[in-house]
Amino acid sequence: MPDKANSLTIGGLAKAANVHIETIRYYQRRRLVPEPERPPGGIRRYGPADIERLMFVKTAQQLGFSLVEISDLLQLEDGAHCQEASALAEHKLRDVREKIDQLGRIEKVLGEMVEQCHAHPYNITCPLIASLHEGGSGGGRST
Amino acid sequence: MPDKANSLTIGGLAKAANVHIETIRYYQRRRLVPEPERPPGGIRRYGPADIERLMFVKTAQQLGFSLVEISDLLQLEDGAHCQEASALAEHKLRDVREKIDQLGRIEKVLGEMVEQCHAHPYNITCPLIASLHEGGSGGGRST
DNA sequence: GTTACTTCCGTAGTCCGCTACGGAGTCAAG
DNA sequence: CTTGACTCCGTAGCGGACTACGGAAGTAAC
Repeated sequence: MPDKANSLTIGGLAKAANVHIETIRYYQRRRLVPEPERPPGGIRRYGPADIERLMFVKTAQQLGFSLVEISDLLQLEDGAHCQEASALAEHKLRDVREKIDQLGRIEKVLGEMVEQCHAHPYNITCPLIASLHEGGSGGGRST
Repeated sequence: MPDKANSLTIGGLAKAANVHIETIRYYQRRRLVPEPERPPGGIRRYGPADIERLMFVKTAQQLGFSLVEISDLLQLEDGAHCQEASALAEHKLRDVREKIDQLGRIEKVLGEMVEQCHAHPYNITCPLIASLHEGGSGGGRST
């Protein structure tokens, strides 16, 4: 069903996904991405699905997931038994929501700071640290 | 103005912030957290502000920031000149918003998956990879 | 003042995630 | 069928973020 035209060599794949060839091999060893059969003569070919998968790994990494966690996530993509899968998904969902929440706080404070700076360009400070633990998920303390 | 009662030794600080003592020292060496004066006789003391700062570093890390980036963010907290600060803040703001966006996509798909699993507990797959690059922030491809 | 626990500090080791290297095999162009 | 670019594969090295270790000095409790 996927792999319309697996025509890329590993070098082409690397360029397309904007990663190092060696990184691809490394991911293959770690089973994060599949290693296609090596045909009789000898060179593996890759397709669009492989590009996507690589880019997913990279993105997830930037979001603070380790390669192990990413491999968990990819198991969901790959289809696992529903019970384990949903337990895992629920767990990851909590992680993700917490990250979003924290990032939201940081965003708010950074945004305010930028505004303030534009409003009156003197020295100011940015209560970033405090942002991460004021009450629930939206509100504002008496500040 | 801050540091109401700097009464913790490094060990207490470590416990309070839930990090390793050695990690604190490491952060001190990297100037991520301040290293208080060592008083005449000899042992440094820490207070609430230090706990917060450490916890900020840990959280930011889980959000995918490197220690270098975190040190940037902390410069904002510490107060810098408005011009540089706001440029940096705007840049980080973009980063943060992108992260939120991507996490939002992942959240959506994970959420749907969990639902599906509850609805009919068979094997299913989870189009996680695709989630990261479908148009704006809501749409859906024809697949 | 002795004992037991910390702190201090420098240096060395570990784990993760790559990245580099070297040599043999493959393939396409001329 | 040679040449040059690329692939394959194993192993080694590197940078980031810790973590462990060891000895000297501080400090608290008896």
